[in-house]
Amino acid sequence: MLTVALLKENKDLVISGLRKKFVAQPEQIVDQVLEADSRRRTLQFELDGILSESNQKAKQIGELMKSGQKEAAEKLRAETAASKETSKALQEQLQQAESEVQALLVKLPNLPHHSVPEGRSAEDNVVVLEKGEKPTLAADALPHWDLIKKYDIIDFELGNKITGAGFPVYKNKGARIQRALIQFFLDQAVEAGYMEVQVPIFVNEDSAYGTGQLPDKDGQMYYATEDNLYVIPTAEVPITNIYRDVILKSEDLPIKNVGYTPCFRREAGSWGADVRGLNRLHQFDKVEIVQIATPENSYEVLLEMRNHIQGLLEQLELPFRILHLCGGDMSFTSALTYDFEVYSAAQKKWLEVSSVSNFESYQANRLKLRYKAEGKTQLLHTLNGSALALPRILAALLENNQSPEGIMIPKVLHRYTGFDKI
RNA sequence: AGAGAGUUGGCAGAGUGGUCGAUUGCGGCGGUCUUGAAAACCGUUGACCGUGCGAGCGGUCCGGGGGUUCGAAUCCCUCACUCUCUACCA
Repeated sequence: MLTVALLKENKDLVISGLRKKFVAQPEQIVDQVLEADSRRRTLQFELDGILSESNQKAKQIGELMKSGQKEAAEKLRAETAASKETSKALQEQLQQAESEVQALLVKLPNLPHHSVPEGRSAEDNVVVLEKGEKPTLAADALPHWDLIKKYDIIDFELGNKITGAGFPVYKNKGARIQRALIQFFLDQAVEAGYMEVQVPIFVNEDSAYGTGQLPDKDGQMYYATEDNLYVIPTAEVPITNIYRDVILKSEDLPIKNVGYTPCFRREAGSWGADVRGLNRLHQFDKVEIVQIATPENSYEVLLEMRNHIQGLLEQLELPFRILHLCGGDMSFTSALTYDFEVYSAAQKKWLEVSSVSNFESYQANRLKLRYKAEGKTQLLHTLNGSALALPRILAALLENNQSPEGIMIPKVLHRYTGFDKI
């Protein structure tokens, strides 16, 4: 969430940033926020005065009662009735103004970093790096949805039977390569200094709100009505919420956490084209890296995370490219996002396998995640990235590495899989 | 799931209607002493909102929300969570 102070002090900057993210009528919304906020301040000022008076009187009544001056106390008590009504009314108005500000702010996305390219859709994203060789496959090469049948390693029909579409069953070497990838990703992150955490995959409303899934992505998450819990769409939610309502010390920074979780997405509305096989699932596995950094070095940290992810793809010997997302294609909460895509040779398609973002203080403001510096408490910056999401990695590995002898497993995974081909 | 007991500052733990943002201890920070350290002693130690150039001043916060009262950490309602016993279970 953006801060009112930012809207007030850098109004033009905010408006042009919102425009870059294609927010409709940004100046109108900003003005509404500022109006509601100034109303809020006036009300607060009035209310404080009245409360101060009432506090004084209550004290006096107490003293008079104690010293036995009942009549004087009664007289004073009668006087309080009026101010009580006024303060109650003011309190309601104040609350109203506060929630107005809140409701408006919550609907504003984060501002894009100045380097973010202009553009409305994926076509406007800028390729910042392309690396690795696209394999030339035999004429009879199969897409992964055929390969998994041929080698009987992932069973969608079985998933349909047990749960429904988008919940596959991994079998045999399919299950084992999943486990190998998770283990490999976790080990790499731990080696890079991330602390491993294992977190709940159900979160409460406060947590879903804290990282910005609510109210923006309501309806995209599975929701357990009976207990009012959301099933996580990414480990970002529980991991980042570890630090909700926390004031960190400078020496604790940066915080580096990594966690593996299954992720659940309803993908309402997006079912249709481009969703065959492993390309889009309701449940998938992902290793997520999260960092919390000071505003001064969060962009350095973002690059460090980008390099970490790049290292994983290089070790897996997959051709990939990095995109600098344009304003229109970025997520609601992000200030700068790099997407990683791997090339899946049989589909002849780039598949998104990771997204690494700096949220600056947008999440931190909602989370009330702060630190003390030079005696002042101020908001931190949060960052996260997939390192990595499994299904599309697996799709690319299967397609790119198919051969008459079987599917060759990248060397780096052998010690995890215990086999070198499928 | 049933019965009962709880939730207070970084932690422990007092406080059952008035001067309580809250006794005290620990921890943290600063200082005295010391070659240095420990011990001892002294001081200090929350967040948020408003207002002011500023020192400051005012307001809110004792799990969340609501209520009673001139006045609530303290009484009432409600929700969440924790603990104990019973039941169940990996």
